[in-house]
Amino acid sequence: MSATIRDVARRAGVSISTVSRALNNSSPVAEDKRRLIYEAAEALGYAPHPAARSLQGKQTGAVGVLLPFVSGEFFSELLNGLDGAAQELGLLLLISTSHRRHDDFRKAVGALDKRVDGLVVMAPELGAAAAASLARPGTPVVFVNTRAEGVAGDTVNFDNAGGAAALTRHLIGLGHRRIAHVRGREEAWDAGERARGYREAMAEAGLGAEALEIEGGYTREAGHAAAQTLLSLTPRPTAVVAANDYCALGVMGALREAGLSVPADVSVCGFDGLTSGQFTVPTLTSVRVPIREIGAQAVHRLAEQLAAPDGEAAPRHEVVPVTLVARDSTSAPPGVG
Amino acid sequence: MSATIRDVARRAGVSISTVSRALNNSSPVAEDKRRLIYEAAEALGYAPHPAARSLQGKQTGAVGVLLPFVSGEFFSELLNGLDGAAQELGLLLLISTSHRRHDDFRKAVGALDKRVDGLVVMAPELGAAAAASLARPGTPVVFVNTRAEGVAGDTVNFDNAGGAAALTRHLIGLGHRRIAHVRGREEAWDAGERARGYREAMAEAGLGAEALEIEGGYTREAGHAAAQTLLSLTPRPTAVVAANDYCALGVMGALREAGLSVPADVSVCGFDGLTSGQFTVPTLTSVRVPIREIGAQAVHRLAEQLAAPDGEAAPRHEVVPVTLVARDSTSAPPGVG
DNA sequence: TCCCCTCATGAAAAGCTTTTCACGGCCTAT
DNA sequence: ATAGGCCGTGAAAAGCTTTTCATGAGGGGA
Repeated sequence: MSATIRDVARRAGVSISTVSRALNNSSPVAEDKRRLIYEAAEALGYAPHPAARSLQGKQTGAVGVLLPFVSGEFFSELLNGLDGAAQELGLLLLISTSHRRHDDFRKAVGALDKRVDGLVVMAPELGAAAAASLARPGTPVVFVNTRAEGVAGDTVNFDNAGGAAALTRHLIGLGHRRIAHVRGREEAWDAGERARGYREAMAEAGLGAEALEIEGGYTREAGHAAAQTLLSLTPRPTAVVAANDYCALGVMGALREAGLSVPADVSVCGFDGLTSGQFTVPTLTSVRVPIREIGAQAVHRLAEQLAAPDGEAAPRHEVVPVTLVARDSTSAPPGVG
Repeated sequence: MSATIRDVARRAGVSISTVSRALNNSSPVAEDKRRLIYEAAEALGYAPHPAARSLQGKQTGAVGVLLPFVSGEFFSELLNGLDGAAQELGLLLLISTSHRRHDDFRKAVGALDKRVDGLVVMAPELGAAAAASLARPGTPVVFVNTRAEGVAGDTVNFDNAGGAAALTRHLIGLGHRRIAHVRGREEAWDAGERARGYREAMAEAGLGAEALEIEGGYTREAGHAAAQTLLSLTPRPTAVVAANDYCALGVMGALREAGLSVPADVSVCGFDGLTSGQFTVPTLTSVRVPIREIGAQAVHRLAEQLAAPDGEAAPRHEVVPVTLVARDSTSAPPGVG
């Protein structure tokens, strides 16, 4: 059995109230007793029981993280950011994944209830409005890459539309006109934003009529499948803006299998700017998203909310800029330059 | 404020003891009251306060996960396995990473103390003996990919040595004799095992004198750097067993930059069998490790320990087999076949 | 010199659950 | 018919902390 506050009190010859006060600095304690108490606590290896503390109404010292799924680099980077910030702030991370459907999500929120001081939620497919209705009112929440207008809770998003637009403009600048977009799932807000950015950039260049969206997804398999549709088109697009890097990899694989060369025959670009993209052949043009920083930022935001004097500060909505990284998978279209 | 057991008791017209008994099935309750209690609990949306429960001495319903770091597919797969099993069993996952050094690890264990019912620990660099000394005695632990002889706690490892040996034999079978091994960090137990497997396979084929180990690591960068050493050798090895898939990718990149072709000039193989390996050019020969299953298995093992009647069952040490996956990055050496 | 105020401290309550203990009622067996 | 046993139930304790309330002593001002 580990030591309790009673043991410390007994050893230091004071009451438990005094021990609590000394250890938490919650009200002044005579210097000599304070030293005695610290020594006793040290000697006994005393650490307050987290359950007792949180039962009493104090904070739990943990934050819940809800993710739709976990796969690949994107999430390991995000987790790195979350965990780094959490350790920095002395918080624990309670992670629950695979929540795409409403009821799964609700169940997960229920399981986390009273165990965490706040939530970091990434739920592009559910949307913040729905998500917010699930958390008990008053629970501090930070949404990541999730639409969250009119919701009590901060958001840390990145510029999905702007990134897709930048990629599209990059391709247009290289001389492409028939540019297709393999988009992410219909339900996902971020995928919709990227599609919007693509459309806007096309329209802005007077290519609105050329715009072509193909249903795809965020996985290599989805990209591979979508590329089949792409290959069946005449005239074939000369460039593809893929939903994300993994999708782009799938597209490139399918093109290669079809005997086409990237970028000589078709230019391909991704989204997210994963490290992988530097090591593919050809290296992948993409949009770098500072995923790790976003994760860290989300936790810091949550910590600010927790520290705030309960009065609800206005929710802060942050949009992190992304940067175009032009690499070898994009070039001028065949027959140009 | 959410409902407490008192509210349920009041509403159902019984005492809190009876409510607790009915809801936990801990002792028989008259059928009519039971129904009343369930209805009241449902109506009030009652859920027992986890802190009160765990304070009382009951379980916390959470498991702690300690990882050395988080990067890439390996960890997202592991996390998938852990989380899937945890949800299946109604457990929560408390995750803490970046623990390579002893004191970091100890601090993390301390932070998790009393918050979790058990630990899943992956600490190939620390070793179980050290790790075990840190957890309070009696804490159920399952070690993953960690040496854990003579330690109270199950282990779920995979066959590091066997996998490396299989890869080496595969290369020998193709006709290679000068086979190098870019090994993982000295401190890491799993890297040592892989090196051992490599050495044994070489010795077994009478090639002990040819064995050549180069210090590397588990990252692309480490592989890239190690390849420089490799390239400076005369005669140059015709094949490389890399520490893992990422390392292999780094090696391949460096070889390509040096104007060499894989596998025509040099054969390269990895370890882990990540999905990425199917999409590289050339596709990567590797050893498939069922990472997700290992994660799930670890949680299940932990759950078994938690359910066990406290009397310590003998620790179970499991070694999951791995399977060679021969793809395009390995072929006969130049000048043969 | 006396009173009031402040400051440090201890006792006790609150927070919520599970579990032990005690008790009354009913059934069964002698 | 009565005693013993079992079953369902309520009261109360335990688990550990923080915080409020009360109290005592000491110091400063009138």
